[in-house]
Amino acid sequence: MFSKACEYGIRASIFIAKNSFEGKLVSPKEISEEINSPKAFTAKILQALVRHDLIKSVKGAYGGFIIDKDTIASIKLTQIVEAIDGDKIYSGCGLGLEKCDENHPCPMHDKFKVIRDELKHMLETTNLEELALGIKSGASFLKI
Amino acid sequence: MFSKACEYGIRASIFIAKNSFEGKLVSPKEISEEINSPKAFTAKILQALVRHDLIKSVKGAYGGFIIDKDTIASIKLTQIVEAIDGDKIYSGCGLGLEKCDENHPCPMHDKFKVIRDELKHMLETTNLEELALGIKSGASFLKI
DNA sequence: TATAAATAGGATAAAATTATCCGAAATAAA
DNA sequence: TTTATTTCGGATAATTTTATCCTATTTATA
Repeated sequence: MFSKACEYGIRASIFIAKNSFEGKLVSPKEISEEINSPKAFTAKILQALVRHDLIKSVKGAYGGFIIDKDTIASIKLTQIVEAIDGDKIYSGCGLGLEKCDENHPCPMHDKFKVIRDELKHMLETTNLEELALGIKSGASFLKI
Repeated sequence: MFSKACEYGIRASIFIAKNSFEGKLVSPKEISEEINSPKAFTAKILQALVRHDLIKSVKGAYGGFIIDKDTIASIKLTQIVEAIDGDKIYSGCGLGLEKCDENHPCPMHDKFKVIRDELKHMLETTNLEELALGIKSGASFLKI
């Protein structure tokens, strides 16, 4: 459904959010260990999230990544997905047609639309806070 | 959502089904032209569909690909997807965790499950006949 | 100010996916 | 039986995605 880069990006964001509740900066090393992802590749993804203003980086000694405490609840999953995978998950045709819309649909157009709309709605209404709280409470996990 | 191989495989199957209504064999050349896909790569995918008994090949001169007329309506999309992409679309974790189930869920597990169940249901209840009829009637398209 | 620790970012490598090419085997028709 | 046509399948190439490495830059602290 998502690229690996996007999967890592979401997991990393949730881990950062969880630590940001307590104002704790985290490093790519700690992140990749806690979400079980390749460190350098994850670091690249973090850079992209910084450029998209979804997370904040603090350079230099004692630096790391963090999310402003009061924005955690307002960051929707769709923002992370779009920052990494772009909007192809919404705009692309399910059967790969270059041009596919109501006037020139692929044979699956309507059926895909139902599912994609639901996915879109889910990503637009799920925020980082609820996901991070699930991790914090031990109800859900980011690795293995 | 699907790999390109899978997109080509679905489009090709629909085109073959459409021609099979009239008992007409079609070649990879004709298929790739009509669904706008790379010929040799598409031919490989057709081989896989033959091995999975979803389409039939007739070797030698005047040969080609065809689907038994009376099975067209019974071939579900899920069979084509599984033949090409395997079952990862159903079984894999949305966030990429190796192990993710109700006892050890990723933070998105429940939300993904809703959507994936719907996708699964859609693929299990959509058959080649209805899709091919859409093409035949001009209501939908397989290229551009 | 010097040092150590941390992110930024370019260069490169490895792996997976997508795509092409060509000869072998099969088969219908002349 | 010969020929032309077509699928089969192995080898290879191109592209994209994933992953690693190394140096420059930044910055808090001693």
